[in-house]
Amino acid sequence: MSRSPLHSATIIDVAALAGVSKSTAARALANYGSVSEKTRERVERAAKELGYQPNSLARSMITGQTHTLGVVIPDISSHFFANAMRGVSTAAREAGYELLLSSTEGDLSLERRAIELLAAKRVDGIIVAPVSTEETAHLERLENQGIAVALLDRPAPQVKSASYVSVDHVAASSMAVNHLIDLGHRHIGIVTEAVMPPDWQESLDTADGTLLRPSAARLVGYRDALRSAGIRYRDEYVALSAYAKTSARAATERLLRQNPQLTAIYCTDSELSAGSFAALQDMNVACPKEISLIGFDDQDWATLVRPRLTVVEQPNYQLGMAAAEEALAAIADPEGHRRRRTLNGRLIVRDSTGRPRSGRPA
Amino acid sequence: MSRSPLHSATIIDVAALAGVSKSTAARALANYGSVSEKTRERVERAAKELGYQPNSLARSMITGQTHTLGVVIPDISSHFFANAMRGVSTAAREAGYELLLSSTEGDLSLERRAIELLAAKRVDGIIVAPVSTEETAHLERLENQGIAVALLDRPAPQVKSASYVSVDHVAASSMAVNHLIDLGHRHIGIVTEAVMPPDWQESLDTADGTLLRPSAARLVGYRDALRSAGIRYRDEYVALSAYAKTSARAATERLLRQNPQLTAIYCTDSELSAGSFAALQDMNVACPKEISLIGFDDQDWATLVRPRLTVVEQPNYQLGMAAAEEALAAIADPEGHRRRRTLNGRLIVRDSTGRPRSGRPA
DNA sequence: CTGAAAGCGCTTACAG
DNA sequence: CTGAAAGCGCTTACAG
Repeated sequence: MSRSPLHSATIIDVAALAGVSKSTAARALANYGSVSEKTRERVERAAKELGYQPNSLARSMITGQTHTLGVVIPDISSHFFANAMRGVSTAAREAGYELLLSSTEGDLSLERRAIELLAAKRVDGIIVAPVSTEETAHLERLENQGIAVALLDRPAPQVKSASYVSVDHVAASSMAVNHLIDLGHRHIGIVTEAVMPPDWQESLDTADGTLLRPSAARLVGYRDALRSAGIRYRDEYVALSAYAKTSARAATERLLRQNPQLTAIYCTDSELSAGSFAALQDMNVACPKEISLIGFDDQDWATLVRPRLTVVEQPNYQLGMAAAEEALAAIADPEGHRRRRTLNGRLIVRDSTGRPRSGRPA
Repeated sequence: MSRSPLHSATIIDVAALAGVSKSTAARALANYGSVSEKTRERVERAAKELGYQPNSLARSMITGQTHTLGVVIPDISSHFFANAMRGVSTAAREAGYELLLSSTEGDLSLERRAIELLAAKRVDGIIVAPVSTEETAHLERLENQGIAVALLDRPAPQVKSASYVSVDHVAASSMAVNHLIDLGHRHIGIVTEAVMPPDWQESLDTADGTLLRPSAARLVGYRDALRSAGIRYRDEYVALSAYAKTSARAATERLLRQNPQLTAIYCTDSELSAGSFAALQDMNVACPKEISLIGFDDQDWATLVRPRLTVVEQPNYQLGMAAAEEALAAIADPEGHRRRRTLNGRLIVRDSTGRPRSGRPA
């Protein structure tokens, strides 16, 4: 009770009160070395009386471990990352790790600063969904500092020692488009954030698609599916949109106006799906009668709207867990091989997709 | 280049390479005290060459500051907290603070453990949305440790020195119910997570409602509004629901079945709103014709569904920012008065509320 | 089982 | 402006 109000008790205070040396007090409190039962009890009583709270900074200084994982993501408020974070959080807690979180707003310089601060705080590992696939020097530097890196959702090929956890976006995307093709659709538009990677022609023929950023990989999956079905890929069916509902809405309206022959639309992202759905409503386009729609990510509203939305579901929570697991594995075994862990998306067919009408009124 | 791979360079290595004492190197690198321009340059060059990364643990040991805020919330994946976190994140970053995040799943013992670990990590302040209003001994203890506390969304009256940031739930709730009353509704049900606090009778007559947990405060606001309008409060119009869509759905169906005279329903939470909306759909109840519905929290889907949902909107992002600001203010001025900061909810009238029908078919 | 010494990587007075 | 010493609160060998 009534001790110095601001400066909390240290191990020395506890030792003094218990009448032992600080080494002994330390052993008793942190459970290492050997201490007699009596001494331990005495020390513990003293600690309780003083309201002793260990200082893990001091401990970390010596052990070189902070039991802390850094998490660097573009936007904590997004559905995907908020859910992934819960997975990260669960896995971390079970392993006895804390989380140091930075939300970077998709800003590369903020990401750099965040990484630097986390390194200064000596986190044991970092889970990052990098803003850029190429600009990753700040991440590569972590290797030399002995900080484990696990990439979440977005690849960074130059960070050699990092594990990478994501959905197989190419396959998930193809699955969605194949569903439309199976229904008989031949004119399928796509609303996406991505620009096609410059080397997409090759990408189509290799498995490298999995090393593209998700949005690009999804676009590749779209092309793959069309190609396999012998359907021509048309640039004019690709509507680029910024990552925002209003933008997706405008992009969708443009897409439909300029391509009256379209009978289906596939959205590569949850945010974009909401925008496209709103566009159909605004334009009074009957769904799925005139236009079939597939969204990405199974959100709350998918079953609340009419028609219920057919979506590609991603295992958000599991992705977060897996990323944390990989980071922890890399911490436990710094020399171990880093892994590429791919989870599967799942198509949930609801009411927003159906057979195409012969023709849609322009 | 080519240094010891795992052990990164310390200030001593830098000093040696630059040919100065470690005190001087430290001054040059951390920008305190005075160093000649020449020396500073030499030290900086050495630091760069060695890839020197400061160790902020060591610094924190001495300064007693970690420039870190702990954040303890029940569920990072919820719409409310995910958005609030973005506000916290922005405010913290602007002040040069990092965030140590714990998601506690609404489990009190996990919250206790999280608080203890944050204290051990010597965070400068903690933002917490406590699981319990009463069981807050672990939070009270933080005061003695000189850790600033800001409460987010949920009060904890016994934590005397803590600031508290939330929406005025009583007023927001009354506003929603008044809207229904103004439309002519007299039989208004409520779907809520809360049990009425034991002393609610008094609560109704005082401003203490603001010290209730949000769900209870919202229930009080509901009663207030009814009472002011001279409408009798009936226990059977209160449907208790667990915090889950399926539970809210079942609760809503029960409520409507057992009370055919109801013409309106008010939901006190975003999760519950989704469940209630789904229930109306399932039961084929025309909204707003047969039942008017008001939801809580303006989510994505509120404008995507039909009818568009009338809601009470909370400023989630701003609540997070305000909580961070309060924590930072308390750190800057430990003796300052703690504040109660109340933000306003806002009623957004859309299409799910209308005039009541004379009678609803049972 | 227990204690004294050294040290983690810095910052903080205090001399020169 | 610069350096040597002490110290933040612990843990880690090393003796006894």
